[in-house]
Amino acid sequence: MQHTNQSPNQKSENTRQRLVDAAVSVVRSQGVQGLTLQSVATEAGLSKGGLLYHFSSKEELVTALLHDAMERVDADLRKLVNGGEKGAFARAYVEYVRAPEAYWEESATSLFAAAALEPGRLKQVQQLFEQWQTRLIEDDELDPRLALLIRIACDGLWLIDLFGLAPPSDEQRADVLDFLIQSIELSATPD
Amino acid sequence: MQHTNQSPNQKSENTRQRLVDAAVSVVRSQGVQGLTLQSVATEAGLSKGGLLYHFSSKEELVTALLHDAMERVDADLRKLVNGGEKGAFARAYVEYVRAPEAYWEESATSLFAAAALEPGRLKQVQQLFEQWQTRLIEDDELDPRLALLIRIACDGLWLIDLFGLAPPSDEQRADVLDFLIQSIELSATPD
DNA sequence: TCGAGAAAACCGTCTGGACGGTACAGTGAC
DNA sequence: GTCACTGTACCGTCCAGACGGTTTTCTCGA
Repeated sequence: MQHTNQSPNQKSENTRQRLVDAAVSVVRSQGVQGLTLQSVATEAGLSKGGLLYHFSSKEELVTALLHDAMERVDADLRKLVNGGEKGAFARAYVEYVRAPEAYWEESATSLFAAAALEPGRLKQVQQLFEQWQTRLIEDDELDPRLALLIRIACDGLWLIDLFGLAPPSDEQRADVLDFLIQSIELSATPD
Repeated sequence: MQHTNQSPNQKSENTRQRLVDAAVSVVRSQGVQGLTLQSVATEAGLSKGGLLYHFSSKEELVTALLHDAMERVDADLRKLVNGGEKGAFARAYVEYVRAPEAYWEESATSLFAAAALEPGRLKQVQQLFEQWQTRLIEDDELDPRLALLIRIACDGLWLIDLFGLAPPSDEQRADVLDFLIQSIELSATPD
């Protein structure tokens, strides 16, 4: 029964993750202003010194926050892609924003926090969005206008959720997403 | 040529506006973190004391920021509505996000700043968005799914711009907006 | 298998600086 | 004399980060 560790730090990784989760939680409950080293440490059940042992600065913490979040989203999106059919990625993109809760609240929150703390930090995220857009428009062989529409509509939806800008009801949300899925089917099916 | 003042304070109003503009400018260049009383005052060419003469607290400033911005957007939207035909408001909503610059960068920035500083402050804005959504869906007599799609797509577009999340090219933007306009025409015309 | 030492993980405190806000005396224009 | 400021001095608070110290865990040789 050999454990799969040659990596030195098992506990360390757990704690790091706990800290990142705590940071997200803090932003959600107290806003970006409330994101202090102390509040994050307390939320994670650590002292401030303990936090700084893992992240040697606040910037490092926020960077990790963003990186973790976006990696998770990218991975989740990949999981949702079924095979290589036409419109597979577009369908995944739509399905990802279907559930009104849980989906990527965390990532949205992280992105928001990072953007608020320093506007220049979003470059990696921008690249990710560019990749997604390219894949939607070029790889999926959909009508490019439809592909872009899907992208901005889905992004609109989760951003609306993030800010709470009068998010549509569950029913409305389901309707409009079904509508998008139907449009993909129509566009992807060779008449 | 009578000037339209019976109000006591002409200069005062100008300066208030200058301060609000300065605040937006600061957020854009330095992020929400950079939004301090001192930086806003300096940007506006005032002393900190001068700022506090007009806005007795930072909270008041941010509230004014948000209020001004959203009022301007609402007014601009009204201007864009042509008559009372079917889909008139939807068309206005689309046209409002057409120009890649200038449109409501300011408002988006203000909204962003307000959201970052204190998440609870967006209630008035939420009401405004609810009104718009209601008007889009109920008053315009469009297919409600289309109306909601237009809403989330347009909101998605300016939010993407705000965060710089790989905004589409001018051409792509024009294409997709034209597409939306066409869809409105189709839905609004009693075939 | 035991124990000693090293490294990792973490605590609590301190400091220097920035920020919001107050108070107030002064200035110039109208 | 009032309005619209300037400028300075100051207070209390908060925060990022540094630092010294402590506990826990791992390592490795005898």
